[in-house]
Amino acid sequence: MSEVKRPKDQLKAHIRAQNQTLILETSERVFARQGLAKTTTQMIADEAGLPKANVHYYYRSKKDLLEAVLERILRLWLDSVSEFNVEEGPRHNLTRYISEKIDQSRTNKNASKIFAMALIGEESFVLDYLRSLFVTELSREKATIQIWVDQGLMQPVSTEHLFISIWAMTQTYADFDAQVKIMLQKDNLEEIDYEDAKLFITRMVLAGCGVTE
Amino acid sequence: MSEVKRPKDQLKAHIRAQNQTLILETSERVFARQGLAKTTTQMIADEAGLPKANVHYYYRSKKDLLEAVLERILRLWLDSVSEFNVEEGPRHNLTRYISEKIDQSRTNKNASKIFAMALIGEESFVLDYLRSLFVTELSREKATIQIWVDQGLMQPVSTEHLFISIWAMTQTYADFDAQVKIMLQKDNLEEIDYEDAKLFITRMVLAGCGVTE
DNA sequence: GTCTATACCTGGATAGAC
DNA sequence: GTCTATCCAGGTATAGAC
Repeated sequence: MSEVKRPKDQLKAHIRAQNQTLILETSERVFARQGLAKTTTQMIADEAGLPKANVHYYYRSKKDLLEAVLERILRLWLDSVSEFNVEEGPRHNLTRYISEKIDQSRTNKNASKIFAMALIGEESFVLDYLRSLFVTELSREKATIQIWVDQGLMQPVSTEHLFISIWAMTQTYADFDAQVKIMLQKDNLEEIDYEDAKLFITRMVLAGCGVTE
Repeated sequence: MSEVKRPKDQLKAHIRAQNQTLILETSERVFARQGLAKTTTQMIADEAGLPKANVHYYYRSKKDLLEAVLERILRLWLDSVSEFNVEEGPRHNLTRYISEKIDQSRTNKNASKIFAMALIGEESFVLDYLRSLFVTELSREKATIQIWVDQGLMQPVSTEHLFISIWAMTQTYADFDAQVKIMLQKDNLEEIDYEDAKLFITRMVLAGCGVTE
């Protein structure tokens, strides 16, 4: 009722925020490790050092919790990749975009896997999110690429298939890292492997798009 | 005990083979649709028109059943893609390889999804299979590509990253078809979409590898 | 080889004391 | 806000009649 928060309310709000963050971060790890369906609220509670009922206090159902985790991931996802900057031209932009996507795969492997699992399982929450996102985002990228094509800086390409390919190639190093490790015959992926991936993918994309500048 | 099968044994063997096939084909659909963990033996039994106990009679546990499904998929997987033919050169071989992989994604979408789900979940069965496969397969492809490089038909590339990229790009049209549909703003992927994908991916790969012939 | 009935267990979710 | 105890649904797997 009161407009001004009293100390007690602030304390409560603090505890709430702290616990929610703990639960979300723990969930992200467990979901990524165990898979969405195999994960139990008990596992999350144990790993967070909380009783199970406590988890259900903050997130009524497992579905609610998963959606909160997904929302957190998707927001972070967007913030960590730069938008295209027309003036800098295709070479610079595409190179940076690929580099940032690979870095994202590396530093947020769990997030990437959860996203992939939700997508393959066609979780409506994620599909709705993508639908609302793509209409705005993609049309802008499309316009930018058209400008570069008109300027003769690159050849005309299908923006849709270009992005589908870039996402597929960069995310595979996070989502299917088990396969990548087997291919490279390594127990763990290192800095050099990610750099090799960047170089290879960038080379293919730039050559495939006929980027001149 | 007897070396020669009697009619009754043959009949039994027939029934067994027929039921196993029915169960495996049904499982493939259900696993792909519901996800590995969410799928219950009850669902499979219902969709196959069999009592649940019957499913457990042929496949003692759900794990056994999943492994049988995976084995079936992986065998089919290998058979449907041609090996490289040195004499025909890189352009022809890579173009065909990509085309066949896309066709595979299209005609065996369920198989591809199950494989992807097992891989992302790091199912040891699949990892072991890949490990034993890659050592033999990849080294041969690597040798072939080296020959083409020596002949000046293409530039030197990392065979590992090349295959990782091709697999990622082609499989994404099966595994993450929900995302692709949103991107292309279509309710269903058609012939033309797969052909566009083939053209785009082939163009990138050939250009990226500097294929001349 | 088939199928009903059931044992046994695990998981999600909540009531209610603190 | 915390946590113990518990309910109940649904899952795997099998025993045993046919």
